[in-house]
Amino acid sequence: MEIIEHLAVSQLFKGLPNVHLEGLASISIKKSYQKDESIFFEGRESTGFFIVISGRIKIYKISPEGKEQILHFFGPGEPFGEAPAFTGDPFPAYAEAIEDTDVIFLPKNEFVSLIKKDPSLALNMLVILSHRLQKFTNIIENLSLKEVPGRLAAYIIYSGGNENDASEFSLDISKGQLASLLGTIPETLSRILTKMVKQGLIDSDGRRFIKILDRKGLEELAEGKRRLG
Amino acid sequence: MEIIEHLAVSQLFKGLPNVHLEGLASISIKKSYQKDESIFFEGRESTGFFIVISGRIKIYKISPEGKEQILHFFGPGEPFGEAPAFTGDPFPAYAEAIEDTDVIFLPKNEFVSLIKKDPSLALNMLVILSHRLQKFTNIIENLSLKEVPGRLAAYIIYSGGNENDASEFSLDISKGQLASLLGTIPETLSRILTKMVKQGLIDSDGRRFIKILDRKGLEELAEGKRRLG
DNA sequence: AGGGCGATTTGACCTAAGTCAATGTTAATT
DNA sequence: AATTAACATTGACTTAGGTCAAATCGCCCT
Repeated sequence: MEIIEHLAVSQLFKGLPNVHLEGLASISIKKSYQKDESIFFEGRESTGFFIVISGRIKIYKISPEGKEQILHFFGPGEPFGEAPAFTGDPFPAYAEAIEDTDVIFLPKNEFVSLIKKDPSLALNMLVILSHRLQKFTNIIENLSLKEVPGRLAAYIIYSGGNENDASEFSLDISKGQLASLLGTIPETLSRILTKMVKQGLIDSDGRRFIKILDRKGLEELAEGKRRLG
Repeated sequence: MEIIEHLAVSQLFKGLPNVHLEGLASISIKKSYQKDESIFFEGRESTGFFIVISGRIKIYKISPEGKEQILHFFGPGEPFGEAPAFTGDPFPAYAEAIEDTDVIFLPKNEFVSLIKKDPSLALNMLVILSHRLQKFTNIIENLSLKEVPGRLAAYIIYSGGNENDASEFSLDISKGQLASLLGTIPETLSRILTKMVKQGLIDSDGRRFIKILDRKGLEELAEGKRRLG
């Protein structure tokens, strides 16, 4: 598949006329990363940004003690690392492939030139960045205003989709990664999952399968209106 | 002072040619809020966004138990509430004047039409949104990877400016607000300030005056390389 | 000066969640 | 099937920081 086709189906550039896509394709570089390979480092100068073609990556920070806080997972069609391209600041976090992953790399200077020539390229970008901001607002709320059971409940409800009472799903990340996404550690996550099962809120096979048994209970937990004993 | 002059010196629109400023001014509405008055509510439909002319406002979330997490303070020239104008989502947080404040209100639909006609308006916006994202990344890092003394140390260093060893300054917000900004409560903040003074990291008059005595020590605290006993 | 009110501080206490260490489990490889 | 390594769970313990309640301080008013 050609780069231009990947661009055409990306979040950022879908719907753009062909002239624009061609311009973008002409500055695009395809790169591949293996599972667990680093894509960029916190503090490193940004030279451009990325769009996932296939595979998945995570964006995360690390404390001096080694605790990891995951900020995002991104998959096919999603851009990442765009903000530093506009602020000129260094990357504020790490990026790493969590599967074998192909990406398109868009060099910052060339991209900024394009966008200045054709500012309409900026419109989708505004929407994407705005969505990211909304998402961060949520993360901050969760971290500072909810306890871990509440965060987990919110995650489960979100992952289970908004259907009726009996939705089930499979985690698409390891429990360790989930713990990091929720701003906690695997031990704590494990204990809370156990409690949720005991209280009949969810069912689980001890691995990645989770079935929501009591959606209302989870919602109360997520809203801080209930505790997990 | 005319609205157009305020627009011309705002972060978002400074440097724009007069034609654009006039277009913006023609859709702008001036509004005034008293200290402690609400500007918008979480969950409320966004009908537009704001630029501070004078005074100051805060953006914050509230937990069911009433704990408040401040996300931003904004002052003259700074825009707020822009993201929902592009995502179409409701406001994700509350906004409230912390002083008597004048703002410019830009109705969403009119603004989006303008920006579509003249996408070059979008460029500054990209930069602003990108900066906000970077800032949120920091907040998340602080909340999940640093303890409260580390967050406070980071705040003090930042507020003290990057000068030599002996900088002093005055908090521009109350300690209660500072606690909320740091994701904690006034009692905890108070205890930590006391400890910092006792350990010779800072000096304080018990009110808003703070003098940095040991910048290196504060930095170590902020980086998690030192604890506060 | 004295009253009053909010903001701040201090103390005693409690609890969520982290640490450390041991034990199970699962999956991957030979 | 046996071996290993990564992942996950469990238990005992510690601790940062929150809660609640009681001073205390600072400041604005008469």
